[in-house]
Amino acid sequence: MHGRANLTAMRLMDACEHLLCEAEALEDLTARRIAIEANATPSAIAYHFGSQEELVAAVAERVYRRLNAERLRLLQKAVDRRAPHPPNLEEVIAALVGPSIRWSLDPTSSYPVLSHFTSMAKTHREQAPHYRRIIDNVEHHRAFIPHLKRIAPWLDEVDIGWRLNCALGIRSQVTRSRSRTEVLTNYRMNLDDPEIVITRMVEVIAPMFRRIA
Amino acid sequence: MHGRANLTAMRLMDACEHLLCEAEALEDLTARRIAIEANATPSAIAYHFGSQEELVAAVAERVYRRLNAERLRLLQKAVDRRAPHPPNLEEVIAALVGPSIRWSLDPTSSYPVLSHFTSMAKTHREQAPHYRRIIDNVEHHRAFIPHLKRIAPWLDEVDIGWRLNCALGIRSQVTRSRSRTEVLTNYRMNLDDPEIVITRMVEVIAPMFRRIA
DNA sequence: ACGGAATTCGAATGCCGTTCGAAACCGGAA
DNA sequence: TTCCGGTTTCGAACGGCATTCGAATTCCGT
Repeated sequence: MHGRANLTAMRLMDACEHLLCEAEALEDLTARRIAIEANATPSAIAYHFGSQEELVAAVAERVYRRLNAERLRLLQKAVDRRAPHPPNLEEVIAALVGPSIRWSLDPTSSYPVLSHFTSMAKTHREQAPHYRRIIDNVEHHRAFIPHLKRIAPWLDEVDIGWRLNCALGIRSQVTRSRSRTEVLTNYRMNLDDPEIVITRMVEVIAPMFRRIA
Repeated sequence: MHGRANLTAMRLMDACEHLLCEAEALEDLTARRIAIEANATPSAIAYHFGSQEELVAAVAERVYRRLNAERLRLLQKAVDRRAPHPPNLEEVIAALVGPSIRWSLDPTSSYPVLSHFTSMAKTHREQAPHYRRIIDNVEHHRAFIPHLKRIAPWLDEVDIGWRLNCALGIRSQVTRSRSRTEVLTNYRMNLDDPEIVITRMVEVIAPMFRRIA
């Protein structure tokens, strides 16, 4: 059947997700280890997913869907709270970057899957196009554009998208280059409390969308 | 001697740098290929550098040094132009992000070495601390802090460092997630002209350092 | 020209992802 | 119950990888 609804296929995905979360380095993730954790053999990976890389892609897509659902839920909440007026800028930004920040600081979350996955796209040539399709799936990001446009109507859509992209870059820097962030802020910012970090990020991102003086 | 001044050691570094620039994926970089390109054998890598990973680290450090020299040169130029007054904010930001942008768009530059190197830190467990020391070497970034503090004296050093870190995140997003940037801006921004991109980045980063209205 | 250190080499080792044919399993038809 | 086709699992390969190590070679001061 080569399907993914199979029981062992599910166990392989769970094992892969778990190992990706525990692993401090990508070299700790091997087909044999995944198979052992799932009570299966390496061949099962090839049978059900085609290759180890495709298994990882399937797992990453699953985690991405959870994160995006959370993001869009918060966006909707921000919109509903002020409807029919434009939503609050700070709340929209918090909806954009908040889930990533909270997940990255929650040791029980599957956020490591995503950060490992993006660096995997640079490692494997064959699956790179497929990987990039998942990483660059910005449909859920584009959902923010119309609402930001209502907040900052003096910016055109390109400007909005560009600022959105910059906000995502800041998000990545904070979630993925923690040690660099620590050093630059002289270890004097509390980077363990997600709400503090989100507030600090909003403080920096919001001015991008304000009318210039 | 196990030194790095050796001729073959130099040839190995050059070959490694060249392959890292050409390679579209990290799996294209193998010890055997490096050795062949340098007219040597894989064992030579172990002899001169200890391992392939350490060779890559040495190469990355060399490229980093070039980039940082360029950055600090531009910073100094910005400072000198306005001395004894504080330098121009836009010019300082351009000195910070400009070299990365120009290199990343210049096909003859060694910028791919750096982007590959950072994703390598996530792949290898053993060398991760050593890799991170190179990546997190922010001494050259800290050189920007006192000048930014003169420009925005109402921000304390933590605020400055935090905004510097955010600016670097935007830089990484633009240089390393080009396709995402393209999609979010509807392919309507010219991302091939470094000067246009730098102007757009300054436009977004500068407000972070302006006094809130 | 010699001798010891520095360097290069090539074979061997163990791990990796993947392939493939054979075995096992399963559910419906006889 | 017996049989049978398709589905799934398994284990033994295969080639490629980085690395190790002892032997061979080169280099250089004496």
